[in-house]
Amino acid sequence: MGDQIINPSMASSTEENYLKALFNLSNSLGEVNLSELAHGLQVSLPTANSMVKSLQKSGWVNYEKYKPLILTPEGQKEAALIIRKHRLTEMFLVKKMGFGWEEVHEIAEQVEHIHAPKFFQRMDEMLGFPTIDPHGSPIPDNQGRIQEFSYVPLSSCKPGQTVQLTALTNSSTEFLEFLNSRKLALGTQLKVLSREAYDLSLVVSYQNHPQETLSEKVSERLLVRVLD
Amino acid sequence: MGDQIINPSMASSTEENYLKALFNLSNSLGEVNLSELAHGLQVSLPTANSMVKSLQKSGWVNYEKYKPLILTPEGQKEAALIIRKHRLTEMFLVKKMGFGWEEVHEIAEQVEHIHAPKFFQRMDEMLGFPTIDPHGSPIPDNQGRIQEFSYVPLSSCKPGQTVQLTALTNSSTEFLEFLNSRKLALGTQLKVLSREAYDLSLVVSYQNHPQETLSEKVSERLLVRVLD
DNA sequence: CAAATTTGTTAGACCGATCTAACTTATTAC
DNA sequence: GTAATAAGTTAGATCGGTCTAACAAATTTG
Ligand SMILES: [Mn+2]
Ligand SMILES: [Mn+2]
Ligand SMILES: [Mn+2]
Ligand SMILES: [Mn+2]
Repeated sequence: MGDQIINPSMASSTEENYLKALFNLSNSLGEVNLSELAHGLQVSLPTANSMVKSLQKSGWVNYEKYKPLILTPEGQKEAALIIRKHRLTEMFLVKKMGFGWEEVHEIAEQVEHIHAPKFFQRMDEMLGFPTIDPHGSPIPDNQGRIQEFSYVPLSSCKPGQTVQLTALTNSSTEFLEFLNSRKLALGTQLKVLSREAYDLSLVVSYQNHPQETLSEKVSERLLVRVLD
Repeated sequence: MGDQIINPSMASSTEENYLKALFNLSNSLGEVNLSELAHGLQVSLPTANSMVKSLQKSGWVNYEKYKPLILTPEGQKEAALIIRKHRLTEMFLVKKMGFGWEEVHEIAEQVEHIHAPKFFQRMDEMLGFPTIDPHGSPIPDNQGRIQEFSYVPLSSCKPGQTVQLTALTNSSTEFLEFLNSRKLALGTQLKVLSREAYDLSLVVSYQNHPQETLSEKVSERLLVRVLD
């Protein structure tokens, strides 16, 4: 009853999730191991194996037995366009619908699979063509091109440095709620006061927080721009 | 990788589309024939038959061999809640995102399957808790209750009557584009000037249109409130 | 009412996405 | 460099959703 037209060359939601996972898990060489993929998607190895073979048939992945997986350029573009929909959605939910940055990932995980170019185009327009999402990740353009930023993890900063929080390497609800509880948001300026040699925790100061200790687990997930 | 949690008692998108179709196709007794269902969903009879058996197992449908299909109260509520999401989405797309009423059905057909109560709750709030969608159909409340209106088809009106267009029985893009071309919108007041006995077409006047002929096919799809 | 037609059912197949069990290849450790 | 371990593959099954072919029941028509 008036459902969407399914183009055979179109990826299913499942395939789209595999492409996204491959994209996000790719190392600097663009390679991913099957077991990382299976782990990332919470499926068994044989499941990932058979899916990868079918993604190869569709031309999204280069697959050779026992070799690491590599997205083809088409696969990369496809993945980037899904990530674009995901991040535009997150931005829309935060900026236009009043959601907190910790609430939007799960919703976007579903909305990203909607096939309606005008819908996302309209979001993009309403948002003024944003280039980053609410967690500081870049939004690919409509050709699937991604602007790369060179941020460094806070964990690599030295005492005395002043930095600005610009992005996160993890956007789980739990982590975001932790940041909320410490009043840490994108844009916050922090000064690194000291590093504890034993557990690599950092003592920082910012705004009304003259002294706050951040574990290594936290500081390695905070990406910053060094200000001086 | 952060995908939605799937509750076993939850209907799949396919099942949701069957429930909606059953709801919309139900006659005054709440009955639907299998062939109507299959036709409405554009699937074969055996496909509809097997799906209906599985909907029965889930407790959404009462099914007996060779008897008409009847949604259970639970099935009705489930269907109404999906229709609620569909219509809220259409309203949101029109009122908050600037889409035309002829563009929104296909998008809503996908968005209705998203499992994110807060998302639709937020739409509802932003829209001020609307009770009708952009095509004049009632939006079920969050308990799945539907407010019934007693509109009559324009085709049943008599020359001399003045009426107001309040809803449509068909919301296909083509029909809505036809209405756009004649500048007919919800709320438009029309006066019935005459009826052609041969083909039952109606001559009406409204706004800057002193004389417009509407075929029976059109006039039976226009629901109106009689003003005098 | 019997024949013709429509409607509904069953059987058996296929495909996508998933699993477990069993096996093979590759990598790591000693 | 072999043995142990990890990673990847194959085989075979299940389940949801779909189909066609063949058949059966119900309804309509003459
Ligand atoms: Mn996200
Ligand atoms: Mn997803
Ligand atoms: Mn609609
Ligand atoms: Mn739908």
